[in-house]
Amino acid sequence: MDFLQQLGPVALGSRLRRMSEYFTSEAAGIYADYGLDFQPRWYPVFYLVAHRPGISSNEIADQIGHTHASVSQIVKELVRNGLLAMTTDPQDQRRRLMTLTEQGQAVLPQLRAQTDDVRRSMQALLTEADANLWQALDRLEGQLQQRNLRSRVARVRELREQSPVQLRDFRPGDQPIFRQLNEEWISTYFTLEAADLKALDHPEEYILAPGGGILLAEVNGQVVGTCALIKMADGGYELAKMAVAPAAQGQQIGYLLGQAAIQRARDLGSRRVYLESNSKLAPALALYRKLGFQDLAQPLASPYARANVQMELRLN
Amino acid sequence: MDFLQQLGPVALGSRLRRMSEYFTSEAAGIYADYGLDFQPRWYPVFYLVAHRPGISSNEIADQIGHTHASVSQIVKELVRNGLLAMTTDPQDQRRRLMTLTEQGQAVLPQLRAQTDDVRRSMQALLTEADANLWQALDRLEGQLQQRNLRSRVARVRELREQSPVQLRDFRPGDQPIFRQLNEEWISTYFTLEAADLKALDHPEEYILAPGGGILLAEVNGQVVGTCALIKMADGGYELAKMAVAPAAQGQQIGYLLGQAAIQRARDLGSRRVYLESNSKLAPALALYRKLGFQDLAQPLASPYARANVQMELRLN
DNA sequence: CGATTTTGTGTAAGCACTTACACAAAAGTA
DNA sequence: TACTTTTGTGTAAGTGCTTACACAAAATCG
Repeated sequence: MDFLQQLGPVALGSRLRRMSEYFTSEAAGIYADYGLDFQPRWYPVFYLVAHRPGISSNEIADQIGHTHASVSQIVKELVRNGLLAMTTDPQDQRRRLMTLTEQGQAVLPQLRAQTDDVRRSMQALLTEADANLWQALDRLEGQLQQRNLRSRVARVRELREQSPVQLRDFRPGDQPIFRQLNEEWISTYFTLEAADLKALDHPEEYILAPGGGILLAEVNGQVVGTCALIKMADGGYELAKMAVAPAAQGQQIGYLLGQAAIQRARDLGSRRVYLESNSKLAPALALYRKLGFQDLAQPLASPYARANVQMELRLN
Repeated sequence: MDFLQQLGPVALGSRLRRMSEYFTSEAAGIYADYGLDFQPRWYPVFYLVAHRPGISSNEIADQIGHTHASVSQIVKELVRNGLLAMTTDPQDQRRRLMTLTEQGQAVLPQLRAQTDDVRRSMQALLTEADANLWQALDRLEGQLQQRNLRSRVARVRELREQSPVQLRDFRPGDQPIFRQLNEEWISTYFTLEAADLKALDHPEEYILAPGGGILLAEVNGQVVGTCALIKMADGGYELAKMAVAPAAQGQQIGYLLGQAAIQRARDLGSRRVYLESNSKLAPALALYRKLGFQDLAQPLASPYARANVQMELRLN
């Protein structure tokens, strides 16, 4: 379930559904406890008819927010169980008017007592949980009414696609540019080491195959930035090979790559992202801090001579 | 939908279900927008297999919180659509191991881009709505895990039933005690008026038939308190005929009756409860204030000579 | 080591709704 | 007045899960 914390609509939908099922089944149990031969789904219809005798099918559907088909089915069951009576409206032969039968009237006080107990419990529950679920749902519904999720996503997509900077995964053939961009900056400050060459010359073998990932940033179809996630022995990921072409700097490309990499690590089920850097690289360190990384107290062993700063970011 | 604000588990369950359906249908639309021939329900399974190739059916079910039956069905569809491949574990012939097909691998980057856009939208949505739905659900689940709704309701019921004071609806035959209790206090402070006699002698005709209600409080099977809701022309209710036997006073009976009456008014779909009283009756006025009633600025016409205080309570 | 229990998976049917379709009664229109 | 459209309701089938049942492979046990 962990990896679904991503808050996709599917995940949220699924969770709401399960919650809904929980309440439905609890409701059934509660009715049983009160010795009522009464289906939870009847409740809204029955209650509405009790309070507004002579109401029609369609009105009920409107009021309780179901479709008329649903109401039609529930009414059928209620009639079959002798709780509801249905008559045709003499003024309008299409309309069916509902009233409680005597048996229905007899059930009402019990239902009221039960409803009252349940209401109290629910109120206590929600107060206790300090979970203003009802209000949260209200707000969410309000927002969605103003603009639905689909068009919200469409807007986000448009923004992403209009952006001059496009992120994508490493594809076969990207190795030369991947190497070039990294070699460029490393050799500016340091000298290439053996560990560098292994990863830069054979990224698919040393980074992707063990379960890592490489993200590239493109501007006008030109790769101008790279960033890799290397799987670590403890299940975490190391953020490495972060490089942005000098000409493309100042466009937040490093930040975008970093964010995407962190999200990818989350997707891959990791709880932490680790990285190594050097105190000489002030702008890089500032970027890592902005991404949420914090200095690591106890240093780990590193294959890189230039690594004198270690940071990590804990996820969730 | 109004009258369902009562927060019964049915109402909440129903609402969660509708929300869930909304997200599911939006998700379907979003997939369509991205040109993906992909069912929303596949998402958790597909994504999990993408990140943990070689995972088995049961493990998937555990991880995503569905039943194995559900996973089995989804996997069947994914295989039929060429996105997933299934092999039998050579070590354990019962287990089916899942991997993405090439076609599945090809879909992955598109799915990733889409997921990312959706995630951003959802985050923005929830932030914007300031609706911490996810957290609210967490808390609620936590509370329910500690003690389920059913037993919570059982406890509330027990408390109610153990209480010496029992509330119930007016039944045929209650008229004499209803009249007696009211006559008792009225004649202590005032004199009975014509309007009193009508309602006290024929409560079913003047109170119940027009759509009102009468609640009685019993102690040891003895009716010791009364309270009525009288339907007003504007759709509101008047709280009236509130009487508690002198011997039974000091047990919060008036408060319990008042609360129950207010709740009943709410159930009946009213947005306000009105009442009339007299400034001489300090304890009664204090009770009404405790129940949430507020003095009415503009006086209404009243059939009662003794009415010199008018209050109302707005619901919701 | 055969018998029993457990585990992993699949299939069928159910649930509480929905959408899609059907059809007659009422309302609007020419 | 005959017509088309709209409205109110009912039925069938679909949805995305669930529970219930079935069955073979593996694990456990006397």
